Amino acid sequence: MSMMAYNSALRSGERAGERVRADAELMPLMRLQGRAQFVRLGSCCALASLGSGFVYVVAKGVVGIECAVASGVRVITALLYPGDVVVPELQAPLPGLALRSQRSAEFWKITTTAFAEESTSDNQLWQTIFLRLNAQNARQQMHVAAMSALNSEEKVAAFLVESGTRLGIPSGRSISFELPLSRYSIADYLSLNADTVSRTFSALAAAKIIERRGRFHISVRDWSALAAKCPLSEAIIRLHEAGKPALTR
Amino acid sequence: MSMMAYNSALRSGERAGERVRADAELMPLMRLQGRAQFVRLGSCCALASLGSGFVYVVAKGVVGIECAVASGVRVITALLYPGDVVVPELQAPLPGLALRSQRSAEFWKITTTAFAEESTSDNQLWQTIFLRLNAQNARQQMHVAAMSALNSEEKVAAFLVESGTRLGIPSGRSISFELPLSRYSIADYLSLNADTVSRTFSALAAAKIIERRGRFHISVRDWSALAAKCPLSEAIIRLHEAGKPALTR
DNA sequence: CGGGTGGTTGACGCTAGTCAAGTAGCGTGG
DNA sequence: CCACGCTACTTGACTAGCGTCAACCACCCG
Repeated sequence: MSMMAYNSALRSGERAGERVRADAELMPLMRLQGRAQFVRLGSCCALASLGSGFVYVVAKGVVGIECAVASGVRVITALLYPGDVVVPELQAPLPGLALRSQRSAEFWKITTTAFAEESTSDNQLWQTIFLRLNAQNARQQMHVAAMSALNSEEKVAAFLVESGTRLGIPSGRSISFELPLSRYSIADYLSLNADTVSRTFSALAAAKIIERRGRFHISVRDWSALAAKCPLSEAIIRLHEAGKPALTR
Repeated sequence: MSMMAYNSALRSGERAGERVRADAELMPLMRLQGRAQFVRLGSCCALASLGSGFVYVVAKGVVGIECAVASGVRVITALLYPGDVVVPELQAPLPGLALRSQRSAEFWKITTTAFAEESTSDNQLWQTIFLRLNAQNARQQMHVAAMSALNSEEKVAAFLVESGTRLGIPSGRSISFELPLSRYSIADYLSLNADTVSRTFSALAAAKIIERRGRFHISVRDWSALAAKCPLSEAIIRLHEAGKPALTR
């Protein structure tokens, strides 16, 4: 049943490129899918109060882990991509922890016991999960470095480099992709203000480095100029390119 | 041999309280110690170019993972405590990655192959390492939230709450401890300026919340007032109190 | 006891946040 | 299918918090 749901989800995928990638990412985790409940999040939906006793695997889309530090102050501490594993019990005890996707996303929701059964019986799967968690750790580390050392323009460039590396599709001389987050969410992810993010986008557009069509569509016209805007670009590209294919081989 | 070194290291520990704690933290990892090379870092020493092919376990002290984002810009992305495991291959590809301790610290350096042998043959050990890495992940997550949402005063309070929870020893009405980092390193950890950190310390001292004796010694005279300065205090205390004893049971 | 480094403190400037007004994309209903 | 309205986004003017720079101080070493 869940297999059917998964296949139909694949059929409804927006682009062939993305479809194949997500698929490859999930291959080593397929065992888990049979034990999973299928959860679909529409645009801008939150999966709050992550029931403990469950493990979540991202199947499709880009998902933010967010928390509410004070009233009105939201922080997106990390972005999750297909194949990422979330164990609520092992997260930091932050108030209002939730998973949220701006665009649509899909999860597998698995009971902790089923998860433990499958992973202990299959050493390969266990290895995959272990590497996955470490990759998420490395991304957190990168994000701390970016948030600490970069100014607003560099942060926005870092985000575009990350998104472009993950989601970008070459079209002509440009690299195009759909932004996985709204301006406000980008701001929460970069610890900036939405106004500042907007201003920086406008500046990049004025410099002919990016082009905007609609709210979510971005074309990077000059990738090397974008990468040059941020001292961590090289590291980010390595992290996000290496993070994906490492698991499919 | 390494056992003797370890025991003598324990004997030279500064305080009984810390000694016991560190010991308890390391118990589940004892198997690894027999295969380890013992590395001692003096004050303000760096362990750069972490040879790949090795795994490091923190045995004593507090250690920062630092990187150099641009020339002259150093970031400490995380603090490591006894029992924490560092696998250089699984870190983010950041330039100039190194481990540094301000005060003295000790490591076990283990070849990856020996580490794999021990951990695959002992399920208990493997579980411990898995939980350890997850705890480090949760701390990174907390740190992202803190760096994103807090202002300078709140950040410094967060740091003192973290250090106090980890290292603090009640003495009379106060809680005293040695700061594990210099002002400059605290600044790099909190993504602040050393001047700003110093100013904030002075403000807390003027408000009679803390008392300073020497450069590294801190007494928190009013713990609840300190905790009230930062909206994440409760979460930080839970994270750092829970992170430790969970492994000793 | 003196030099040096690390820490403290003040004055000033810049970056990014705040507030407010205006615009445009996108979904809804006619 | 088009018009309308809501909300997200954009953009400008202003402000505040933190970084920068410079001078001074104090701890710690020899």
